[in-house]
Amino acid sequence: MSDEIIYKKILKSIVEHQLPPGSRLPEDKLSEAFGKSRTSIRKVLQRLALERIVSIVPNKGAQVNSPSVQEAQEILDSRIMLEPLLIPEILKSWSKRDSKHFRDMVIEEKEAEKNEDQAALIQLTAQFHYALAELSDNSVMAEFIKQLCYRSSLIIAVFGSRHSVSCDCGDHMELIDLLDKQDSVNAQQWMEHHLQHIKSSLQLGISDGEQINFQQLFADTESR
Amino acid sequence: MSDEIIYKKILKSIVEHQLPPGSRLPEDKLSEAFGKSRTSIRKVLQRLALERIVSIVPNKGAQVNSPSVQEAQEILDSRIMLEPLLIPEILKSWSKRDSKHFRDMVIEEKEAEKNEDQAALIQLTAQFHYALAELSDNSVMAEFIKQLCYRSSLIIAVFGSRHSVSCDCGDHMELIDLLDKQDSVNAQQWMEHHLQHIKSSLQLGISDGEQINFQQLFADTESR
DNA sequence: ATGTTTATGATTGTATACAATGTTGTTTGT
DNA sequence: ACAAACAACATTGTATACAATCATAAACAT
Repeated sequence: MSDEIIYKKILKSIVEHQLPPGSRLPEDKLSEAFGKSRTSIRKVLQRLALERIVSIVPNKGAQVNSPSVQEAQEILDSRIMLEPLLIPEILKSWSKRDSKHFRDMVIEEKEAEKNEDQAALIQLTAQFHYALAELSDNSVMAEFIKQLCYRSSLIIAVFGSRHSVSCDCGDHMELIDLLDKQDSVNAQQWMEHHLQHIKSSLQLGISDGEQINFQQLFADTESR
Repeated sequence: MSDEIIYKKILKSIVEHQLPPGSRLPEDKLSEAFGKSRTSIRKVLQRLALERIVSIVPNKGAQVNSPSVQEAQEILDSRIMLEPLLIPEILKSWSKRDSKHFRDMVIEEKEAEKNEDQAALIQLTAQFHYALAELSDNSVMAEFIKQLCYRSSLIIAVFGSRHSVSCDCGDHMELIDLLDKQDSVNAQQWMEHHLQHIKSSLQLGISDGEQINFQQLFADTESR
């Protein structure tokens, strides 16, 4: 099994919340699981670390990154800035064929939603966004958006409310309708609102695991 | 010497055109030069590859990436899209202190220009741009811009005209003046024009080594 | 001579051994 | 009983050995 495949498998498991944020990723366990040496695993983990999907603490190893509140905000803000910006580029080459392709994708989303297949749903909603970005003729931007989508999946895992996964996606079909009408302005607006909605649905008040204040948490205030 | 330092040294040499695009980067030579094992060097090279500063061809090794025409366009287009977008964010916290800091930086640029210190000039003009981006309160975007600046340095090495390095920078001081006046609109426009100017000063007509049309190149049209 | 095959050298790819580090659990002394 | 020191374990960091691969050059046959 090539490194690329191992990379994709681990990434998929993380994005689909099979390996939730905070999960430790010990080299020898993975090495055993994939039947490859630690060297190959290390390479994959280091790549994931550069992409901020996992975080590597020196001499302590890798774990699935659990984004801070600030990181979550920055990523969502970036997407709110960028994704609407790409709409005009996408419209330049928007075709019936694209329309069909994306409509099929949304149908898949709906099926996953119906079957309560969380993993597939998360994957598909992320894919919807970055596949759209890939239609722009700027692959540099598309790559960046793709990364932000993957990282967003971690954000949802940490800060998403119970049902946020299915709620968040809204109805991507509406966007396709606007794109079919070549309605750039409204499509941009739709995208911005959509992402803003996702951002506001996050429970960013909750502190993440890395900086829990135990003193405060267990302060004996007569309660118990 | 830590991996991080090795990374920075190699990156610096590349950005400053001491290692021009196409330069091979053999692991054992670097290993010898830095007094570390190939393992550490590999790690650094792989990081640089993910950042698209070097390209690794399987079983052939690493070399300094030489961007294609398309890559060059995409990167410049991305910068033209993004950097003006960050100006309003930057202005939110723009202070006298920042102003001073960036004015000093421009003075350094001018000195490097006067001394014909190409390496320093390239480094400083790139730094001007990404240091500005770092003033926005979005480090995710800032990181991305930083990468684009480094990659732009490769683009200049391949497609820049003889004197483009000193011409390209235009006069960054003008931007600072606009920022001091909190003139967001004109600062954005200045930035867009500035980057557009850099893009148009590139000789993107020159085909890169990978796709030279020999038929056309050696077409015997009586000339010679 | 030209084209194919074979050998050689240089370089990367992978696995593994050993050193270094951090954590946990136990012992020891007060 | 408590705190500090120590020992044992688990895990990562680094170097190195060997295998696999590619490019170049030489040898050979046509």
